[in-house]
Amino acid sequence: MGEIMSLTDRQRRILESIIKDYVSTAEPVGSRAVVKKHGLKISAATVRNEMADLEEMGYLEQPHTSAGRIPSEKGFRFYVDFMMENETPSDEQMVQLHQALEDRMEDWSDVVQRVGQFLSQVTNYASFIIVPTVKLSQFHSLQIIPMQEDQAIVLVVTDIGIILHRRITIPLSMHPEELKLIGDLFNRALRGKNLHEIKSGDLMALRDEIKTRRKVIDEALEAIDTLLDPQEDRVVITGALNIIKEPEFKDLDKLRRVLTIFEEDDQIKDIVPDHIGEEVAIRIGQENKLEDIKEMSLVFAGYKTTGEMGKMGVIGPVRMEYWKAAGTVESVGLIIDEILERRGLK
Amino acid sequence: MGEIMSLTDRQRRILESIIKDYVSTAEPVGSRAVVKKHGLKISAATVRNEMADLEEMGYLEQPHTSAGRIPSEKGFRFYVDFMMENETPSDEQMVQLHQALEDRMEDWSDVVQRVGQFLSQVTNYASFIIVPTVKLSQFHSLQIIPMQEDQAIVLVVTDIGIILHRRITIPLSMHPEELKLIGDLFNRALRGKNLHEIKSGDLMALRDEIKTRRKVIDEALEAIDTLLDPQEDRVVITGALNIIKEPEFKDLDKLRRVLTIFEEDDQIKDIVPDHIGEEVAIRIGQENKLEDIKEMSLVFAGYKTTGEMGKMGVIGPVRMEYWKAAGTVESVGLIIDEILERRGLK
DNA sequence: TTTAGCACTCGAGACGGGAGAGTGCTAACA
DNA sequence: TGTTAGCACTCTCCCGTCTCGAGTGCTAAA
Repeated sequence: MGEIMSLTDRQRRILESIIKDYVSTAEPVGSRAVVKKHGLKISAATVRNEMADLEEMGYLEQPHTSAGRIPSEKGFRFYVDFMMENETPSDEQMVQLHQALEDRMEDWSDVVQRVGQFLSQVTNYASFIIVPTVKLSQFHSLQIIPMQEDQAIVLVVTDIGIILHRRITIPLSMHPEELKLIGDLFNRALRGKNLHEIKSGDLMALRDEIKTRRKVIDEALEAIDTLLDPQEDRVVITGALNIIKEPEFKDLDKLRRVLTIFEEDDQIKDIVPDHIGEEVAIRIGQENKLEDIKEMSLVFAGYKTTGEMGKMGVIGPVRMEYWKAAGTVESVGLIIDEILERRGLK
Repeated sequence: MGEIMSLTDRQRRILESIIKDYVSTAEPVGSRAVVKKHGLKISAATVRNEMADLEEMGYLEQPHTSAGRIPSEKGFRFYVDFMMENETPSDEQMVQLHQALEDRMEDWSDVVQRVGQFLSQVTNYASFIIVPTVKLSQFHSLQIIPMQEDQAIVLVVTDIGIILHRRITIPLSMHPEELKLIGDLFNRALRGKNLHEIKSGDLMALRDEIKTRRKVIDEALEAIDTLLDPQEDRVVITGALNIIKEPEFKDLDKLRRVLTIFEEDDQIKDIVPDHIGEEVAIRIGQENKLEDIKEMSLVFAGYKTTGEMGKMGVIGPVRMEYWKAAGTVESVGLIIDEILERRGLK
């Protein structure tokens, strides 16, 4: 890591200039362009020398002899680690997001949807949000609501207000009062238990304990059982089509390869590292483990909900506006925390 | 409509041959190809004459002088109307779908997801399903479930077992029994009412009628009110990326234009005609009203749920396997009916 | 150490010619 | 009269060649 010192101030400025230019134009940057755009008081020839040095050190690359230079992944990494300042969304954008969320606070999946849209619209890259299933919340109460004829609904409420429901069949003869009694039975037995504890043992115990009205109880038990089945984490992907704007994917095959990543939710789950913190992290190109996205970059962060860790971020080309992506992910992280806080889900 | 008779049997066979060939290869079809593939016992020269006639009548087009012919939209229309036989999915495919749905029957949004996947996977085009909001179902019952401290959940159950919920704040002092009383009050007042009726008048009447415990009732009323807010129809799009396989979209700009249709759910709603029946309908290219999809074709059908009409279908290039698309949409329609029937939602 | 000058390299795009596929037309044939 | 073989014609696609220009690396002077 002595590398930090190994770049002179001038070299850093040149590197930055090339990165900014290349990110916005997607074209190799020549020595003339560097002096022009970045009003340095040195000549093109000097820049050329520095650029040759930077290339030798691995921070720049040359697509072919007579082209300008483009930043290497190592160059981006250096910039991200030691030079970059996050660019947070504008105030208007933040206000807009807050407003969009204000009405819809109640519906969590709607919130996720909108946050995803925000991420992808502000950054112009594809965004993903992985919502973990609530495994560890507590059982709060259960109700059995009779419907027409032989139908009833089993409702399980968790302590944080999540509601799971499933319909069951009951004997035609059964009286609502009886259902209520059975519900109370469950409530007494299960209140305050962890949902996964319930799944593992208590249901069976309960079944043995109660001998009457076996059929309804069996059905209710089975309903609860399936309700507690480990569900897949939900993945919401937004703005996947943003990447077709990027010139690096003008090649249709490449484009197709990348887009198929977004078709399968599971792929996204595999792409993001398992154990992550709440601070923004960046994976550039080859740094990614999976072959499929070695030509893409990832900017992501975790967010804490009930026990589990959620993940969200953006996926874009290596030639990415990391500063904006990182700033946006950072801001969104704060907002998510705020929302969860307000709903008492932390 | 005298047109039906105006094509000789041989001309029809040639038209069909060209359509089949063109749909699978995306290349103009020459006279030689027609004789070869479709083992007719006539010579290429004869076919050429017939093709010239078919072109004059508008069923075929020639991209340029020295190329083969491709079917015009009128040609496709003729084929679809008077010659086509639907090709339903294979038995294995149907069995697979049934199995995939078997476990997940309970979760409607999961069912929709899987059906959409089926549509797009079998046809290899993009699929859409528009799920109407349930406006007209009846109020069944309401429960107020106390949570920790000053929180409670208002639960509205409709007669077809749809559950809407929302959290409200209650006075700390309030006793669960009291909540139950309030709940019963609502139940007596509202049971059997149409939800949109409730929205329009009964809530206000109820509010006046009850003078005690005003705050909770107000909150509950407001919760119900927002729950009954007209929600947007839900749109599920699957397999949008299928279209990047189609050679007609090798042009990036064209591709982008088409893909953006799928980004906005509202666009899809506008694309599909408002009043449709349960039988499969087809819109070919220019027949579509909206500019954006005049280079695409639509194969769709309606399905009846509670009162409202849902819509689903596939979107693909004009050069589409209409027979397969129509057969698949048809089969899926039957399956949806079956599911809704079984859930008592018809 | 920096800069100006200059020959060199390489890709992008224009140009042109040849091959091939498919046609329309004409004349012979059943 | 409908069908077929033959043939000249047309147009696209592909491939090689050429030129242009941007950008470089190197050398020599400041």
